[in-house]
Amino acid sequence: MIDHSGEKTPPNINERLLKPYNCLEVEDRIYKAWEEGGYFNPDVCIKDGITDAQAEYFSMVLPPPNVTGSLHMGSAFMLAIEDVMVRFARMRGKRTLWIPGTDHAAIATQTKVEGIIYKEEKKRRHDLGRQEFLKRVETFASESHDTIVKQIRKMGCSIDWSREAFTLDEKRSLAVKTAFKRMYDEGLIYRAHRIVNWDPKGQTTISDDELVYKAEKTKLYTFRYAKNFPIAISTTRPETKVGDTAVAVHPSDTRYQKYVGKEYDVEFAGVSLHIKVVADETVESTFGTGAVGVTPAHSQVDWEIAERHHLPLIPIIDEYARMTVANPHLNGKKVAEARQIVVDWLTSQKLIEKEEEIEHNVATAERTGGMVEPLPKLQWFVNVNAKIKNQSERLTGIRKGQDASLKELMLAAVKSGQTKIIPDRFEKVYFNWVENLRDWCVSRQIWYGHQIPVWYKGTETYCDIRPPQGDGWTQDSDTLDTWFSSGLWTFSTLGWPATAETAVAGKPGSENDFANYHPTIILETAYDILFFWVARMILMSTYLVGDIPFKAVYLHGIVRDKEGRKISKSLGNNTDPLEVISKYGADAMRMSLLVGTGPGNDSKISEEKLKAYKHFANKLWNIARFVFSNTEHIHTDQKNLGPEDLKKLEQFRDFTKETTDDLEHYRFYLAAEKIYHYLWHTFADILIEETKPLLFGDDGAEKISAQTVLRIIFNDSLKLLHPFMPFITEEIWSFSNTDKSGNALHFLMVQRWPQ
RNA sequence: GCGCGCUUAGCUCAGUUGGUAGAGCAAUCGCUUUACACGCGAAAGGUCGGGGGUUCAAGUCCCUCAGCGCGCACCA
Repeated sequence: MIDHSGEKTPPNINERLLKPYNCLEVEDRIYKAWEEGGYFNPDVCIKDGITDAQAEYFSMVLPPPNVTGSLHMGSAFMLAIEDVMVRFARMRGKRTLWIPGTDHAAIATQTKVEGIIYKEEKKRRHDLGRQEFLKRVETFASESHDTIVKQIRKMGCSIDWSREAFTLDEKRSLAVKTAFKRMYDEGLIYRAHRIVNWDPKGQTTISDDELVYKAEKTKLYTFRYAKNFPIAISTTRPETKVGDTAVAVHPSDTRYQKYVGKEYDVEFAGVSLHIKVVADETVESTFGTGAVGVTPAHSQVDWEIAERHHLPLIPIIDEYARMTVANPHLNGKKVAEARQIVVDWLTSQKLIEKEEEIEHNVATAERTGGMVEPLPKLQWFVNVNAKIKNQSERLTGIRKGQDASLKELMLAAVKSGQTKIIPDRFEKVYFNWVENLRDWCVSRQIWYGHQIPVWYKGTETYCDIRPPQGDGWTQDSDTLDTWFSSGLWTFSTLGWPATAETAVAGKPGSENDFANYHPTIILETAYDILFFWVARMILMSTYLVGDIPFKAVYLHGIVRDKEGRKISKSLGNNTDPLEVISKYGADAMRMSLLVGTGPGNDSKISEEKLKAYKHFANKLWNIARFVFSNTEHIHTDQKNLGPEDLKKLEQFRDFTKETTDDLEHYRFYLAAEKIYHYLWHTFADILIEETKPLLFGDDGAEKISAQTVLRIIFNDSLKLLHPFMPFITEEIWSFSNTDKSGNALHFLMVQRWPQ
């Protein structure tokens, strides 16, 4: 089945091995053969008697790549690690399932397509309308999908394509709606007027985690609203002061105690303000003048102060980051212009007491790069602090019937050890994030994504999986944060909600996936999406299915360029994995990404490393040529081994154990290097060299023994190397394990891992 | 401000539980030796960031200092 050359004559081992190794031809041919063999699908493995139906399971979801274009080296790194895990598990006889899929990546994809349309047609999404715009996005997404899927195949991933999913397909939509309704009915999802992070460039809200803070030098102005105002305040944003309704000071600040509770009317930059002086614990008396101008409508902390002191709020900035104030000189101006106008006014009035350069962090939107404005808006939130009754017995940290918040569920999953994070230092990072988590704003004003399953008619609100009966209902136009749908990924890909309750464990077939493969064994992903994704999956899974989503999380680092910089489009330093593969082969690329790259550590790609493992592939090819041409009629029977060779075999068994142990403990980076080192510097340099005199000599028994040990060790070495370099090992394997017409008897990928 | 990571051969980096340092590339010398010049053999190269401690023994554990990087918070 491996040989698809179409020739009727059996291929002569030496003939094919005598040609140099052609990774491109071999890799494409082998992947095709694997797919036709069907063993990426555990059901087929069971059906063909390769895997025991009762065997322990290994399941993992592919972190769905965003359909925003193509894969980068980071994705290639991820795919390499994951395929090693999967192939190792499969060879150990486990029922092994790896589920592919892609992520619609709402904001990222929409932003990308908006950019393309604007560049090519000078049109914005509103010029096209929701329907036409979505059509464009879907076309783009589908093209990206095809590219990505092709890349995953090129990498050699042994993933079950028959179960491929998409975060925005019909089944996942049902999962999203079901999840939303459950949370809505239980009061965990609510709609409220709050200060949110508004991205004027992307015209949407974003969550706290989608903020990127950039350090910037800016001026800190110290001034009074008016000459007769008793307290001077400091701010970096004078333009927002036209929205102030209070000045806050620390309660124990003796300088200002006499003013607390007093109210003042002032004319500030052409706007009438009514300012109350309040005392609040959160004010730092050592910063600036120790007094804060409170702008409740445009600052999260000020909003909170305003709530505590029942202060009114005055919105003065709109969705386009323009001023909306009574003063016609300011009205309609962008915030930056408004700042200058206010500063000029302050200067002319001689109200400025101090101007100093300070460095502070400016919030920008992760995807669009735009400056984020805190604005008061009516949005949907997930309440992470509300207590709900835990219905499950499967959570170690929390009893059935016990009240727990989503936050507590998230903490318990990891604190109890039910879910382990590798490397464990990230557990601390995780706890810190969860403990400080605020309600999650899940509504977005973009068009691409899951529309919120809520309908309005007058003052009525309706939430369900299906639209309400009757006329006059309008669906909420917002869509959900993309991480809401990816948070469901570990079980939405296994059939939840349709079959979760009806699935039968032990019965093969995708309709029973939830019973057979959940919780997944491991989740492998980059550490930079620990909060975005890993934490959200734990939230969704513990709440919705009452179980952890995975038993372990393996976090890999970021692949950087030669200079150690993050890969980014603006730097133009992204290397296309397909280009690398066509130059060095997928096997060599996998090895160079894997060797020496431990969990949680960043790595660099280098031409030298790629070259080194391409050389290794060639070396292996030559080893195979030597072994096969010198052991042609050998049966691998241990009885033929003399005492010296038995000792060599024993040493190899020790090495096998060590490698197995490394892989079981996720030390892929070590295992890869060791097997490389073993094959080259022990097997080739020592074993082969030592046996050469015997192989070319006459002694029958010793010669047979030498031939036999070479063959046994080489065959098993191929198995050990297979997870790392699947293509070349499979190709070499096929030479020695073929039937009379040259077809491979069994794929190496389903051989049993050596003991 | 809090936390984390890194600092090992000229360069890029490994070093899993503490037992007198490894890889790739580069550089030196010698080999067209019948598996492989994408190779083979040989030699060379490191006070494992500084200081202190624990230990029979530390790159590996503890303390401390320095440089670089990252995350979180603050960001009036």
